[in-house]
Amino acid sequence: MAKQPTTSELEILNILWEKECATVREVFEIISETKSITYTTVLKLMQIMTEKDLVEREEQGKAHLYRAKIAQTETQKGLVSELLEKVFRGSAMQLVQHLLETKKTSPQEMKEIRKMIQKAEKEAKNE
Amino acid sequence: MAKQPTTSELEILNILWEKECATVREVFEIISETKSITYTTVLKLMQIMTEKDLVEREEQGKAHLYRAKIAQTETQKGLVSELLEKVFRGSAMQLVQHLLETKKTSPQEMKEIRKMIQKAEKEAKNE
DNA sequence: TGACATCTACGAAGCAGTTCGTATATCATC
DNA sequence: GATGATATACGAACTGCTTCGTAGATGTCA
Repeated sequence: MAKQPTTSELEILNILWEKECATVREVFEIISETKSITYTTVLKLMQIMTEKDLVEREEQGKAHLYRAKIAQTETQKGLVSELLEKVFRGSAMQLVQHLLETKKTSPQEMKEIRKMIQKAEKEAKNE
Repeated sequence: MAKQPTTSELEILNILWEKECATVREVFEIISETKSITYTTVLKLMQIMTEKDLVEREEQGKAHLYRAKIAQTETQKGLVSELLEKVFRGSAMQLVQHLLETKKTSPQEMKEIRKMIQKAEKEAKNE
């Protein structure tokens, strides 16, 4: 399995996944709304991420345009299964249980989760 | 929120939670079944964990007896909500969805998860 | 009591992630 | 073409985690 991105990298990836592509300045603007950080720090992070092949960049004019190179879904799956193993030793049920207790999950959301599971159960039967 | 334990610390905590209490040697024996590591490394980790107040120790005779000082449930909850925020921006549904896709969740386990959610839904109604 | 096994204490190295300062390149525009 | 704003490149410091070697304390038993 591929190595998981760090916390800072994930923060940047989240922005890139949402915006499709972005310059360092754009990423910097968004992050600095919630966090004190300098422009060059974000730049350096994104340069390192380029080396690691987490993102790719296109050199258009002065500023480079960055794009995520790893898929959001795959990354999320990887992080979930890591947590599942490390913290719950593989017990998906325990994970969900804590999830429901932790967050004040809205009734609406709960309903959706239940539907999703019922759908998954049905599909499992038909295979 | 309290700082989350690191990966190595969690590995040790899992053992202490299961065994109630243990010496460094016992922890070392268990970890070294699956991983190449020296005795003093485990010792050092557990000493640091003592400083951090993650575990406490009782000095009985030569070897110290260690015990987890933080609760398993609380730690698990903390780690889940951290993941929920960082990776899914708070969407519990997305997390569960990836969970079901990632792991080949057994039909039995799926059924249990569904029951758990239905129970949670019922309880939410009665409040 | 002396030798040996086993324990704790502790310093230090190595590595990865994060942060920032400074140097240098590039572009627009006057 | 000089100036200023804005970009990238890069080195370096700092921190925290992990790992291990060595030194010294402690208990056991012949």
